[in-house]
Amino acid sequence: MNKKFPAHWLEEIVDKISERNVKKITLSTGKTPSGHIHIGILREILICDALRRVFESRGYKVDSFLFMDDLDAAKRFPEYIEKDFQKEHLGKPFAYMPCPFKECGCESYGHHFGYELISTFESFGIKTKAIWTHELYREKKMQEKIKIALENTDLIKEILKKYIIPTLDKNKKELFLDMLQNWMPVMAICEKCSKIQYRDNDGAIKPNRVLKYDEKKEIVAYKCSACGNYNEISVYSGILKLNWRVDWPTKWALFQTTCEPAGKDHCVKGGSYDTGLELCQRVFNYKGPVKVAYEWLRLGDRDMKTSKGIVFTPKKYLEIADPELYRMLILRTNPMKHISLRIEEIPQYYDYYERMEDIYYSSGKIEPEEEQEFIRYTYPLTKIDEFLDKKPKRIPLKLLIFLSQIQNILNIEDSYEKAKSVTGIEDLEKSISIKDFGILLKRTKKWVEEVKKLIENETDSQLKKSIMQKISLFEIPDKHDEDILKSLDKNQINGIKLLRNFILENDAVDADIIQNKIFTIAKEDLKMKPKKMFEAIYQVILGKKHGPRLGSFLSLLDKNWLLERLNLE
RNA sequence: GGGCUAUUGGCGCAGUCAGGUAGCGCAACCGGCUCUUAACCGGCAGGUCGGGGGUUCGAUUCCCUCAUAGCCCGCCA
Repeated sequence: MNKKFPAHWLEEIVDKISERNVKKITLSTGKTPSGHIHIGILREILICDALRRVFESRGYKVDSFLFMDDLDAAKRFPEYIEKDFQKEHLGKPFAYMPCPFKECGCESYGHHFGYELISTFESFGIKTKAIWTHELYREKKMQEKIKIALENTDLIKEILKKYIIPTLDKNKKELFLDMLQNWMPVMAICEKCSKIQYRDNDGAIKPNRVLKYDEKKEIVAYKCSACGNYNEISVYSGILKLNWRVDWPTKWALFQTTCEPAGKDHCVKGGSYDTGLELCQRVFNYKGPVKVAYEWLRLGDRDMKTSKGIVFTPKKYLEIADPELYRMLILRTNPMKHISLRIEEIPQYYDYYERMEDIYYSSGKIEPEEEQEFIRYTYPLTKIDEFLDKKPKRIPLKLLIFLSQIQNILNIEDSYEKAKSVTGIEDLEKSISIKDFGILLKRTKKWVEEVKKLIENETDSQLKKSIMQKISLFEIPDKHDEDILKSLDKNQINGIKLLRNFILENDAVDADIIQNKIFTIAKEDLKMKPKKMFEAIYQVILGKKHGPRLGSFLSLLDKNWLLERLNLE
């Protein structure tokens, strides 16, 4: 008998989780809010969200958490943060410094950027609960774990050595062993200056590591490496923080995490995921989560780097494209593969998505069986809201691109009517309200602007050309350009006059009829080359010699506006 | 040094895990709508699937090896 292979890579993870035979599934993800959080993080969050949906549909109770690690120290800041602010707050946890934008008035730096991400979840159809690390560390249950870690310092050291030493060369190995001598897994946030670490003049980072631990009194001593403050404080003081490699498994144990995806940097041999799992098992007596490694998401051909200002946030994405497309992009791609998010390829994503819908809603078996199964599995997971019995009605993206570029001369209501007549969807209101349509147009317009920027910044002329060929870009200037009008010859001006009269005399004008009329005017009435006639019309409307196919273009424009524009008197 | 991924027509990518006639989009080319065009439509063409070896009746797919590119292993996911 043939073994049944899963239709989708997600199902392999599902199997691993199911094998654990637990009643309640806990999924988690984490991120440090050190600046604008870019869209790459949604890869792990969406993998979890898809898992959540699968397990919920099978009757499991599922908890999904996002740990917002705002107790991590600021080692450096992104360039868009003011220098004075950087100087003042370097070394503090992100929860302990104010919002860097004065007018904003939110409660902390960490909150500002963390919330920027969290606020997009609803639009992406993500259901997860944010847990702010600074709040978690104030809870007794977390503080109990800190105690356990302190009591197991030697065991923790042993495990860290086991994993980390093989990855180090001789020099680094000595430094590492030296560092471990007086090492403890806990750091303190200074009561005086709020810093948790200090960057020395030589660039070395010195954390406020706990110096000693009195198990009976449950007290630790620390000395702030930034301001020199020394104190002995309770394990329950709420200003202690576990070292990163220990912090992670502690959360796993505390929340009994069943599965947590992690970027490939953490998943490398000897990395924090491996040490975390063993720490979790031996120190906290919990098996640890199912490990899911994933590759970076890149923006075009570049890595997104907060420090280099290549930041593309989920919020920004929502301004220009459909969140379902993003879910699709993540969920169709095996987690270990690179994804290059290309703004200019959004029409292709759109095409693929429509194809998915076609296959999902078709009963026939035209496609290979595997592909059908894959799509039947994936498509519902990409939806933001519940999905329909019938294939949803869509306005072709090309039409939206077109309409979005003539918004300065055609209002929303008329655009809506045009869309209705062009697509032939009579009951458009049922699936896309005029309000939704407005949102679609606005989003498309933003996208068009982004693509224009991309083209401007592209230095490779070949690439530039190929992007331009894919997308019909134009702009309708508010007024005639006087120089252009002067450049037109008598024939061209007469031609436009004749065309204008034709439009004036005919009520509803069909795209093909207009197209034909232009040729007739040029060839028969005026004995000129049609090309000259076309150019003249483009010049008057767009200020350029080229543009979209004229018949359909003119028929989409508002008649009164067109008559006014063609009036050269 | 260790690891991950990629290499498929001009360009961007599917397909590879589960071996059995190589796909999509764009571009190109030809044609249609009395019409050079970019909301169109139809058609045609284009690839020894990075190189080499192996397994197999059969390999883009599995194994080995080499090459090239990108990334990770310093708290950027």
